[in-house]
Amino acid sequence: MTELERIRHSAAHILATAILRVWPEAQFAAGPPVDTGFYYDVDLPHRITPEDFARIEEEMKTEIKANHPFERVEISRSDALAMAERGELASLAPRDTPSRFKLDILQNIPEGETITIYRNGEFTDLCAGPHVMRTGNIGAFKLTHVASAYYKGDENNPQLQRIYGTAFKNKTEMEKHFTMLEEAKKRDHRKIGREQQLFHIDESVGQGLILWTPKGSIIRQELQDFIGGELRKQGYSQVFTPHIGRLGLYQTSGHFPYYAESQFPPLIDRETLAGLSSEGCSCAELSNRVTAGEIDGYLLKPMNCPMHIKIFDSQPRSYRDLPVRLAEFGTVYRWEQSGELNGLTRVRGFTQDDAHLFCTEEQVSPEILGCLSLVRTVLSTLGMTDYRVRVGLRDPDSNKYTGDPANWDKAETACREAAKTLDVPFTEEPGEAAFYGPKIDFVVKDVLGREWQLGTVQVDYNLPIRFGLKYVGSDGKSHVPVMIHRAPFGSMERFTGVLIEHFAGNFPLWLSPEQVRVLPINDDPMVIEYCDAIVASLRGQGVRCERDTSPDSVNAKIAKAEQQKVHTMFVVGKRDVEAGNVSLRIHGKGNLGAKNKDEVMAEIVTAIRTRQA
RNA sequence: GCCGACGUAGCACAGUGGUAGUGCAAUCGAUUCGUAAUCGAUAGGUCACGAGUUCGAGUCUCGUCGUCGGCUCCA
Repeated sequence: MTELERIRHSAAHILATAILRVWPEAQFAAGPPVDTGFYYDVDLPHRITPEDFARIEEEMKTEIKANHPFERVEISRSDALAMAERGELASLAPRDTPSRFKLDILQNIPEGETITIYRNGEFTDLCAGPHVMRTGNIGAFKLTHVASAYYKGDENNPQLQRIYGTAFKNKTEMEKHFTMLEEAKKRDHRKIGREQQLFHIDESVGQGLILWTPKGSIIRQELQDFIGGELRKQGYSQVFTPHIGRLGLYQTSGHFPYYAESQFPPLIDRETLAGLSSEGCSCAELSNRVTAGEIDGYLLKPMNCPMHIKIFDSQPRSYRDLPVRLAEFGTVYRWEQSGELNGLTRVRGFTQDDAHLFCTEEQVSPEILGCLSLVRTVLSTLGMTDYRVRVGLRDPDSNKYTGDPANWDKAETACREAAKTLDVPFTEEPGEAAFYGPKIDFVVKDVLGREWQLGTVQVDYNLPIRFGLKYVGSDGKSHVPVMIHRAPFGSMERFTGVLIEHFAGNFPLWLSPEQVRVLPINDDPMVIEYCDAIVASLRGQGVRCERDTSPDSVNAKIAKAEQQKVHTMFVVGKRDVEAGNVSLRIHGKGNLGAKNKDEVMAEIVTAIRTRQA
């Protein structure tokens, strides 16, 4: 534990001390340090609100001022259990009711492990430690918000109140933290998305359904063109598939009814519905019969793989054809829980930059490497270096994974070996695999520190078997191909959301919705004519360019262009016209002075074509 | 989905039971300017939606929808 973590963990104990002074009946569960501070989970009939914070913080200050030492005591299991029974753990004094969460935690500590309690002042808690020496070592703290959490993270357990706070060595450090947080919030893609009119979510359209406005659509289109070019280099074939497919397809793949609760409900045709209704079929019956496969219907596609599988399977394949790489910007729909929806990063309809590679077993490793190199090209072009790599493996204790364990072993080994070739540290995480296979994920954090999975590469021995895919090998016999699912962006929505925050809305030239704005200093016909010629020339070369036609002052025109984060500005007055120049200004870099207009335009065209950062 | 907070003009916000407000944006008019906001005027609202309490509700109560923060989930 780092010093900061010790401070925060100790602050959690002081928080509990303070809460108990006000509400002695409080029952505490867990109170660890976290990335940005600490929390303590508490069960209490009184609902703690931010209005209570001042009072709790007062009590915390008193405890810190008292400068009690944190005292570590090793005790026997039986003594600990007895203390918990008397309500003495996470408490100031013995109580009528046992410390029930502490009792539960104690019972789950393996035999033979040392059990310790920590004391500060009157407060005693079951705790492995470590802590700071004295309560006075906490230089600065603040309660931040209150939320709720299920006990042990299990939604079948009761919900506890989770009080969040943060603590630092001193006030200066804490103020720095809050300033940084304020700055981070300014980059929030939801805020920038509205300010820059990049996208819109309209409640009459539906939760989690994105309307891409013109400016956001430009960014998305540029990203698609970028990746499309890379795919051609790597020998992919573009395909298009519909947004809905018959239920049977997803029954074969295993997505229905297994994932029914995270899908939009099936579409049943009108005649079937009318027939069932005249038979007096209830909704529950209908649902059961659809699930049982007795009634056919269509599903809004939750993923693209089954359709790509059918394209692969639409003709006989030889080992000479492999690998077959089918790519599509495929839009899928998932019924995410309403509380999970978030701007562009968690939505109900999204477009994956999807592809499925069908290959022989020998081709798996090189193909995974090809996919990984694509992801890295994408991330490095965009200057995104702050990500982590996660190898998702099956959870040995779960039965949600389908297929032969031997194949799982092969697939997991392939992923692990491929991840090693990235010169980036990665973590192996059991339980993070897809139900059909292990995967390599690229994960980034948003401005609020929440992690989002972007690029992913998944190895799948199972769906080809479920769909009975085959190819003729060099031995003349039939073989089952292996499938690789991969999406370097993950989804256009989430990636764009993360990208907005990455650039704080200041996109590089090639991605900028408005690349160049020409600002005439006055409306002298000579100046306007010159400006219009520049606009026409740039547009002719595919540059997104506008002339400011407002009657505003030059200063106002510049201010507006800067606020709208227009990448490049040409300020043009009589002096420029006479010299064949433009006064170049780049967003965030200020006035760069007069330059020859043809040279500047040529530089811009090149910078766009080479996707210069 | 669960717990909590919130929902007032395009945006940011004020309005603690008694006539719906401010700034920016918008529109109109004037201004023609050399690197971050020229001046003036006008317009814009079923205070999310629905019910209730009250002589009277943006304000209090309940329900619905939505947003935000967590939790759970994320093929």
